[in-house]
Amino acid sequence: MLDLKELANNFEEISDKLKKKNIDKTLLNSLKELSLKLKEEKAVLETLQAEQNSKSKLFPIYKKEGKDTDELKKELDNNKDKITKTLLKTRELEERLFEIALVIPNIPDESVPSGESEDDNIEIKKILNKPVFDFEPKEHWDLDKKQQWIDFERGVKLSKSRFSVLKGDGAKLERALVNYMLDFNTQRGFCEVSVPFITNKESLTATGQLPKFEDDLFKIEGESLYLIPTAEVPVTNLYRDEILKEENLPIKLTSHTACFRKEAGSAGKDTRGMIRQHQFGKVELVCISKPADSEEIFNLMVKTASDLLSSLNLHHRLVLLCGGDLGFGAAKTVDIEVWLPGQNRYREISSISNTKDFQARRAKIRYKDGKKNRLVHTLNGSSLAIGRTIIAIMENYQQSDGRVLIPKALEAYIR
RNA sequence: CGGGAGAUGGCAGAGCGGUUGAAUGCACUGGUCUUGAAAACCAGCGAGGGUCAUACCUCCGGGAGUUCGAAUCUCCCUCUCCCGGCCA
Repeated sequence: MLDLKELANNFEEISDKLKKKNIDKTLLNSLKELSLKLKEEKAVLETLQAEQNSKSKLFPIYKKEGKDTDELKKELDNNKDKITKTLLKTRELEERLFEIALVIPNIPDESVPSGESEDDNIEIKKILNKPVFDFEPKEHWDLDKKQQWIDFERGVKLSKSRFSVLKGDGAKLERALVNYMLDFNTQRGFCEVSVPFITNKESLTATGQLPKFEDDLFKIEGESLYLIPTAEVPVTNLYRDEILKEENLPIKLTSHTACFRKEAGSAGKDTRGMIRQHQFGKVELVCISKPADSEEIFNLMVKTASDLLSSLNLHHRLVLLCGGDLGFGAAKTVDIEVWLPGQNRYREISSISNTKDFQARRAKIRYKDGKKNRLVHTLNGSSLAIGRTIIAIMENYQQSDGRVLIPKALEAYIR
């Protein structure tokens, strides 16, 4: 959520910055007007409440003195009506205010390039080299005809399209990757946590998936619970409504979860293969830091995910997202795209974001800075999406006879 | 899913419908004492809003109500704990 005080004070600056995200200035303006109006109305309300409070305290005094309280009571009854009316007004304003405030995205960081779509993203650097093949490399679904790791048909039978089943060495590879990634991250100082795959509305609102993106979530019928679209939701919400000790920051966590997405807006996209599924495994990094440290932590997270790919000897590149391609809560995002020789293109395998205080304000995650409570910065990033890593291994480690080798780093993890 | 108990500040735990945002203990912070530490003693110590700073307002699981006045009374919901059933 935006800092409404900031919005009122630096309206032009903030609305300029939000142009990168195509936010209507009139919407921002109504938000500003509402917050000012609410402040005004609240002042009226509080004056009335103060009067009610102080005069109510006269009752025991009057009684002790044997004075008549009828006049006082009449006055206060009257005042109470006013309070009720004003209270209703402020509540209505508040409701309208939050309705808007909760669907306005984060302000892009200074370093974010302007642009409309992924075509305007900026490649930061390439890491390692593309593998060289003396034959035509195949895509993962072709390779799977020999490997028989992925059972697409039966996944559909069990659930629906965009579900699949891993079996044999495919299933083992998935398990090996999870362990390998968690171990890798633990060695880099991230603490492993295991969290619920179902969270409530409050949690999803705090991290920004709700109210705006309800259509992308699987909801549990009859409950206000949802399947998580990413571990970012439960792991960040671990600290919702908490005031952290300064000396415990930064908090660095890693977690493996299944992720569930309806993929509502991507009909027809990536329908072939295992690139885009309703359920996929992911090992996530989540950090909570003091504002001054978040840029450094961000770079550390990018480095961790990139090194992980390098340790599997997979060529990839880092891409800085432009304003138009930035997610709802992110102030800054670096995507890591792995090279897929079969598809002959780079595909996103990790996305690392600094949301700064955007989620922290919604989630009320603060830390004690001396005497004052200040909002923390929250960051999240994948390291990595498991399914896409399997695809990357298949396509990059394929042999001319259609077999797929296992990366050296994983040998100890597959038995 | 059935029966019972409960929900108060970081934790523990008081709290007759009226100067109670809340006793007390622990923890924590500052000070005195000490070569230093411990102990002892003194002081401070919930959150959000508001203000230059005060005032002031809101919050005792959440919501609705009674009242001039609610942490305290009524109703609904949620959650937790204990007993039983079911079950990884």
